[in-house]
Amino acid sequence: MQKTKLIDFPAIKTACSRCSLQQLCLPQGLNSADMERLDQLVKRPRPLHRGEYLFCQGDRLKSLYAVRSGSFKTYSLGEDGNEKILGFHLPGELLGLAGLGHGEYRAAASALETASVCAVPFDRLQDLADHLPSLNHQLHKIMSQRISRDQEVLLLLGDKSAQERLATFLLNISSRFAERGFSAREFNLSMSRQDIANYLGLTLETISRTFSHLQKDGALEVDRRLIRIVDRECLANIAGACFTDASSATH
Amino acid sequence: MQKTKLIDFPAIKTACSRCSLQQLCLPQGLNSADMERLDQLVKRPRPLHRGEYLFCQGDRLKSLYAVRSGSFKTYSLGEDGNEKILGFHLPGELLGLAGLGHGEYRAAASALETASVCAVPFDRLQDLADHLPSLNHQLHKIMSQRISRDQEVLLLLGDKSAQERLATFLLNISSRFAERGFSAREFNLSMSRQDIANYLGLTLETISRTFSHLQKDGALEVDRRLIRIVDRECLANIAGACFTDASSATH
DNA sequence: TCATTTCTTTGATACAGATCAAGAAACTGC
DNA sequence: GCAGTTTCTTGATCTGTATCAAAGAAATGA
Repeated sequence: MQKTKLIDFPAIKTACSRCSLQQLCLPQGLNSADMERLDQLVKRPRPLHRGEYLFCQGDRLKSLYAVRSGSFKTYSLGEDGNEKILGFHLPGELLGLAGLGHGEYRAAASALETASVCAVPFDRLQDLADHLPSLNHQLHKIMSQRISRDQEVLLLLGDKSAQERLATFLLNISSRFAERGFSAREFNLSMSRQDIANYLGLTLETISRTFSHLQKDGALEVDRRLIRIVDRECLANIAGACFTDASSATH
Repeated sequence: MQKTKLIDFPAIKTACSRCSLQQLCLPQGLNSADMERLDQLVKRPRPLHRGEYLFCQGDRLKSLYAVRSGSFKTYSLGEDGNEKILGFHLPGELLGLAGLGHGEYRAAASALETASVCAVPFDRLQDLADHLPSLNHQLHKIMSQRISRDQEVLLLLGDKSAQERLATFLLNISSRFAERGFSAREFNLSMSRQDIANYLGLTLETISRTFSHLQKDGALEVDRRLIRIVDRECLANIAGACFTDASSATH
């Protein structure tokens, strides 16, 4: 029985030890002196365990974070105490962007499993970006990608059925795994049914039922949090027009 | 009978003739030479009429736009042809941000009524921002505010009832009017019931019913698209914890 | 090891909002 | 002004998901 947690994959360390640098620099290709300067900014705080906070809603903005291993959820909590999950963050992805304009974090981030991050002090990043246009453009790019990704979620929550939402969610997660060099076909979800339900605007019972249903239809094999995508075609049809990227990396 | 369209308010021209400059520079206070350079970038295309496109999904990114008068909706369309409205844009607000990271517009923008914009050529803005840290920081700020605003909408669509959604929507619109110097208490909606429904993930019938209901409860007076907020307190209670800004500007 | 807690599945029932339908009111162009 | 179209309101019915309930499976901790 496969009990592998994300963090146990050996490829993680290779893929993500310099993940914040990759995120910020890869496309523009800073020269090595500039890379060096950026590298010096990056801190590696101790790993966090499941449920621990990376930051809380309203904390003063200190750093942007890039996930090195494990995964996080970000959520905002209304004063009635209940949380609304805004997103899940896999290795290589950035946390804290929404705070840039406000000087404080707009949501809380907590680890879904044992997880580690790179921290990039915000003010020093900003200073550096002022002198490195390519870094700066990359920042713009990342932020606007975030905007359009959030807008895709709006699309999702707009008027889609439970099946469409879950199928879209799974394909999304799958392709994010694939981007980082993991299997797009089989993976462990690090979040609970409750978390998925919250994120998709449904209840955990509906998520559970929908998993069962997708399994009965032969699109998935579900063993608790281990998901195997059996019929990607079928899943994509159910998801609707949202996802068409083949992500044929099914190693 | 009040038939005034937004564009007829005399205050609009005063408030918005330099709106893109206000948006980009006000908080940081560029010096007048820098303001001058930015001002030279700004173009004023001819006004658009209801239903005309400012840009389409997939168009190459040329400019960022700031709404001068009138209003716009941005929407993305699935290949099944049906559109999903991502947002409404009132005078002073920016359009096209989500395209920054992609080189093309991520959604279409069309005028809800006769409307005009300022256009800021994107590449030249980027050049200028490279040399003006304060402008650059302002761009960062605007983008991250957009991210957190989109996330608020996620919150809204997550698990709120029709009443909560509509009340939140109206308070949101109201406070955006107030920011621009218009009445927060009484205003004309420039979008149809169908557009509101689409945006809020409901049907137009539900929107219509909910308007009637809010009116019966004494929170609103509704005369087709003219809305008067009678009991802001009540509306805020219905909206839930989402909106607490008093916006006491009820002139 | 067992007891406790957390997570997940499945079933029965209720309800908010969707859908179908029809008519009223306002706007359009001639 | 008048026909035609679009937008809005209201009613009747249907349905997908929430809610309530219970029990099984896995993780946790002593």
